Amino acid sequence: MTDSPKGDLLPGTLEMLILATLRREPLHGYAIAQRIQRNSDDLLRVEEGSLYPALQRMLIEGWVSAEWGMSARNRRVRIYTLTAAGAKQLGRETARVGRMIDGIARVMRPSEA
Amino acid sequence: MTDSPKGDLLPGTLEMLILATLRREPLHGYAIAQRIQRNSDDLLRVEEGSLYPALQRMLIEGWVSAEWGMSARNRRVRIYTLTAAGAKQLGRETARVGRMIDGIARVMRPSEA
DNA sequence: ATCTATGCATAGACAACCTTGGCATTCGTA
DNA sequence: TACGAATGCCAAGGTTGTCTATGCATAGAT
Repeated sequence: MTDSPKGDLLPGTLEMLILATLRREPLHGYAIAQRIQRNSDDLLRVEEGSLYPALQRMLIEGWVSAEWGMSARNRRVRIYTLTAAGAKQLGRETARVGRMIDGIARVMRPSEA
Repeated sequence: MTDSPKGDLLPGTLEMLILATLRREPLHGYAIAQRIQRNSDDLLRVEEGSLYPALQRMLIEGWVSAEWGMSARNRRVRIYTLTAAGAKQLGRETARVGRMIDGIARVMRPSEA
């Protein structure tokens, strides 16, 4: 992957991004990372060493389920599906992060401070 | 302080918020935390155990300078001032966080995913 | 044959935040 | 005059979450 545009994430937003990415359709891990990178227009990038541990945590929490399958490229893949609990969690996290970003915006605007 | 509305921050944004808060005028630590909480309409809250270590780091980096003084309530306080390097850093951080929030928004919007 | 992309996953390092606790002073109030 | 609440600074330790580095394996292209 040579180099890449470089762009980590804001800690505390990864699981929300994964859940949001799984809203439309189940995806395997590798594809999730690519979607996030592509959908963010290369602004965000998810490292595999962050992605898979996050998926493990979310499996344990019951926010996603997983099953083995085959990718379009004929490779063995683990496909993750958003659960009802995961959808609920997505709502909570979206609200939480939204509040924080709202708060950040208020502190940052020049009229304040 | 009884209870409080509860609301931590998005990790990776604290120093930016402090720098932004010092744009207008020098402030002492305790006042910085209160400003952020008040200016964010109680959406954000800075714990003292996060604030002071952050100020130490920023002193070392040269983004703020500090001197002892007296508060309006006649108390011994350490007053922090934004340096030129700090202003530059504020610009960089603002851009970085802005990009990430932009990226998050793109991933989260229903048309994507 | 070898390289690149695809794909899953773990271990360890590291940064940054929070919790807890400690210390000291001022001011209001009972 | 004693006491609590608010103001103020700071350190130690734990937790969490990310990244880096590494390992393994296979498909497809050159």
